[in-house]
Amino acid sequence: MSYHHGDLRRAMTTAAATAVAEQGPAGLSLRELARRAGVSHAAPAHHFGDKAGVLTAVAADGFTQLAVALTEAGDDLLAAGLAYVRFAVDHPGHFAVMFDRSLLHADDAELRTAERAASDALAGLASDADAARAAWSVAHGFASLWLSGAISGPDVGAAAEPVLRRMAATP
Amino acid sequence: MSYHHGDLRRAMTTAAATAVAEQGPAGLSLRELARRAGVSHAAPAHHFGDKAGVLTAVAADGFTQLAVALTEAGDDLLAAGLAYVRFAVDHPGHFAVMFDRSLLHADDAELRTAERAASDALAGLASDADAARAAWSVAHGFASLWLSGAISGPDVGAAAEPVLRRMAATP
DNA sequence: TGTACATCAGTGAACGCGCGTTCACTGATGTAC
DNA sequence: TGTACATCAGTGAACGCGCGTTCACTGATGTAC
Repeated sequence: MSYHHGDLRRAMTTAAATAVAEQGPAGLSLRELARRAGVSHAAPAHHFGDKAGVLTAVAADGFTQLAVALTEAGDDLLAAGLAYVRFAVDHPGHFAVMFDRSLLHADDAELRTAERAASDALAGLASDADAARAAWSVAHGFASLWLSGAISGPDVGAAAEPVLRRMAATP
Repeated sequence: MSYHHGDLRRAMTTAAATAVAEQGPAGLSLRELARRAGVSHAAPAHHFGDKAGVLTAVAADGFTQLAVALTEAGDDLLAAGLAYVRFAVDHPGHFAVMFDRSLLHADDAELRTAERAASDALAGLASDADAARAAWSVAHGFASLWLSGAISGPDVGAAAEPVLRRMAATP
């Protein structure tokens, strides 16, 4: 590996997401992150300023990916709900960080843009605001409960589908 | 204040819940907790062993209170949903800790008993497992999104009611 | 009623550790001439 | 094509700090006699 890593920023957000998924946001230190990314202990601060800076970048990545996943579901509310749950389960590190403002620089421009993209994708799915909130709540709640172990089973999709269907079916 | 506090254990769980509500579980240290409770820095460890021990006690308190709130709602699913959301919003410190197993001693006897009580109260509300999961998911999701600031408004109850109603109405 | 003693909740000094931050530095890359 | 220089990503030693843990202790309470 050369002196200049080349894509260290990405390497560090990836390492951060993994670390958060394993130990929660509490456990993450800049020095541990540096160790995971195989880089000097001062490098993360050099790129991101502080821990909130790292997690803000992770959250922004997360919202961007979530927006893509929701958009791909078209206007099928059930498919979008399943995509939401699957995103959370497949990217637990991102998900853990995205909705915890106390960990983030909430006014970061990149983060706000990504949030907006996800929020627009979500709003486009339902006819009125309460329907959108209801769909969002079930998907978000199911994903959270699944990730915490409060709801479990052999397959997320199979467990989520009948639950989400109850909401998608409601006019 | 005498040498023996008398109810220091309760004073510390209360202080812990407040601290978690303010700064998240990540920010809590045993020493800070001791400062908040007005007690020597070694006292929390004396009572609880470690940080997870403190948070386990907080979570157990939370599940017990949640079970009471749900039971009081009788078999009215909408009322139970509103009670769930209100519990989360009124006790954000407890709520933040209750569903994060990485922070807790998951096999603590007191915790398991309290979890069981809440889980029983919840299961008693709905006719089948998927209906219970759906109701739980909406309430949990709405509460989480409200607490994170992703959904906001002048009044939680007014915002939650139409959302929860969509689920309660579904057969 | 009084004395002696066991118990245990809470203290406070001391420790070693991982942390974030600072700062002078190194060396790879790109650009000007 | 070759040389000089600016830039900036990343380094590594040093620092002070808050943390959890240990441990000998203090003093309030309850009980035995």
